[in-house]
Amino acid sequence: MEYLSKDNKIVIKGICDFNPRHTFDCGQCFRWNEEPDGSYTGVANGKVVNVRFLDDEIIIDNASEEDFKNFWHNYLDIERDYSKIKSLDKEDKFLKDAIEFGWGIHILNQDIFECLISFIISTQNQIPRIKKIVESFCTLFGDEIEYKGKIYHSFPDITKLKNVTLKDLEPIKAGYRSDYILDAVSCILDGRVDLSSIKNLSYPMAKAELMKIKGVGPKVADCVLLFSGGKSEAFPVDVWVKRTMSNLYLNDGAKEKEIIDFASKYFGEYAGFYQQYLFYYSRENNIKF
DNA sequence: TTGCAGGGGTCAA
DNA sequence: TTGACCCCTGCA
Repeated sequence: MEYLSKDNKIVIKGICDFNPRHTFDCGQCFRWNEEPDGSYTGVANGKVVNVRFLDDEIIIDNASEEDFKNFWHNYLDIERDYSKIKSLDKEDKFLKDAIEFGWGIHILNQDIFECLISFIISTQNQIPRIKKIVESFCTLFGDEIEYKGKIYHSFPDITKLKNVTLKDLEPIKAGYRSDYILDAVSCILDGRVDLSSIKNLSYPMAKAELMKIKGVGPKVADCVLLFSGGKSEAFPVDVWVKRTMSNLYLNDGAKEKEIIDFASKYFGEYAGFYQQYLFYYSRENNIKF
């Protein structure tokens, strides 16, 4: 990978497989928004950047070389060779179509606390509303960041939430999920759940650790592990994936465990990546079988 | 205008 | 295994 750094901008060259829309709108993250020119502006790690893909270059605006090396490089999963994942040796038309449709999806390496709270908010909820709730959460508790004359807000550090009550959370209108947010915060602050250990734990251990938190079931845990815990084998089963997997590979009443077991055998160590292609393809095309 | 179903699930009984 | 759950949106 070759890159250039100038005028607070990073230009990464020779990239053929990155698509901002598919990456930022495939449902793995909630704080990126499309600009009229097709680029995406988002907040992560307390910084606001704008990401654009042109020809074979990724252009990150408002990032220093330090920021890039220390954060964005890993966050955007720049180094991974996605062609290997895409060339799964299967005669599987639906999967091939899904992978082709979602070309250029990168699975981001997000902050685990942000990811956890975001996916707790995502339960029984729709993406536009999830984004709205996460945004007002950040507006309430995060720090202001200015970019191109506009004010953005960082995702709050957990220390800022130490004394937060249910009443404080009312304005974000998360409903019954507010209780879960508070449980997550207190579990982490008093050490019952150790987020910093997740990356080093095995996948089953890490999942069990996260599920100690109220409001974190198997689906939310798998999302957190896949999108911020470095567990590419995590296979989140939501209504879309359940429908798709049941109809394509199993049978109508297939249970979640059955689906996960099958996915692990069929897709292997990158099961979660294929989950994302299947989810995005089914949802975007409203394929309900 | 009002009413109702359902949404990238999870909890508790 | 099942109903309830906060709140919003889309659609009759």
